[in-house]
Amino acid sequence: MRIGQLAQLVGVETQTIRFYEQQGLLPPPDRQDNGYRVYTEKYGEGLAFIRRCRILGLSLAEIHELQSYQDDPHQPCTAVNALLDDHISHVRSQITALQALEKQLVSLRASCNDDREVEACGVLAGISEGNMHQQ
Amino acid sequence: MRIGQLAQLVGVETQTIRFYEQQGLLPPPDRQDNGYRVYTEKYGEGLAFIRRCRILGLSLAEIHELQSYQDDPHQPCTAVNALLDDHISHVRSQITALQALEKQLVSLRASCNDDREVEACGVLAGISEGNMHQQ
DNA sequence: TAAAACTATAAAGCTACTATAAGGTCAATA
DNA sequence: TATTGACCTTATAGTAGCTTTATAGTTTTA
Ligand SMILES: [Zn+2]
Ligand SMILES: [Zn+2]
Ligand SMILES: [Zn+2]
Ligand SMILES: [Zn+2]
Repeated sequence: MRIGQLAQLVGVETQTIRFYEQQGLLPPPDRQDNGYRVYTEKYGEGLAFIRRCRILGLSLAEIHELQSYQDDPHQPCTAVNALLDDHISHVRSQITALQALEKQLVSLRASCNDDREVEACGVLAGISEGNMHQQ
Repeated sequence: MRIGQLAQLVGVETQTIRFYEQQGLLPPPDRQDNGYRVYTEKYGEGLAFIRRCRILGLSLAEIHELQSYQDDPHQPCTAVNALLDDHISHVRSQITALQALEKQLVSLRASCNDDREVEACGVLAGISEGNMHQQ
């Protein structure tokens, strides 16, 4: 299987596969005589794992960490679970921050009812004067 | 006023001010004979405007757009309000996505009660097998 | 046989800065 | 006077996770 087929199979771009390889998240595959990469189907599982981690918002560094745990399967999984707990709390604090931001934006938006000139726009005035009641 | 004082006044780093200038978000200030940048207090208002926009999560491109409206103060403010509406919907969709993600992560986390070996870790198994019931 | 499609590497671009390097300017001090 | 220290200058690289571009070689297809 060549890189294009693997890419299609997993649903990534070929460059992304090369990028992961370069970053050390995927092992260098065998090469044909012409230099083309050759992959087994099993290789695709590793790639799919990375993609699912990315969909879960894990960073490449976190994925790398998970892989290192997989390489040592008889250790207790405390670190794996802790990594996920950390990530969950990252996500939660992002949500909190964005919710506060949304509130601010909505109240700013409420300060203008279209149909004004830019000069008198409540939104621009609100930002300019800094009446951004924080939090 | 030199760049260090302006930076302290507004609460930014000097490099950030130079960066905004380079990006065309701030006009090039006058220079002393020795090449040092000289600022008026009024200049600080423009900088503070940018900072407040950034706190509201606006991109530099969006800020640039707002500035172009400010330069034409007798137009209707429809575009300003539309920009903010767009931004609010960006923020909302980010929140929605993160909330869905959190749910997934929490359910993944629940599939493992520490005290296992990595080999049997519910979290790793969950990611590997792709039982990530996408919402 | 010649074009289309695929592969390779290397390098730049994206966002919004931050950090580093190497050097010039200025006031105060030893 | 020499030097320290704080400030300023520009240019360049680094951050994350790819994507895009450039250039070139290979395979497949028409
Ligand atoms: Zn994380
Ligand atoms: Zn308005
Ligand atoms: Zn936006
Ligand atoms: Zn576990």
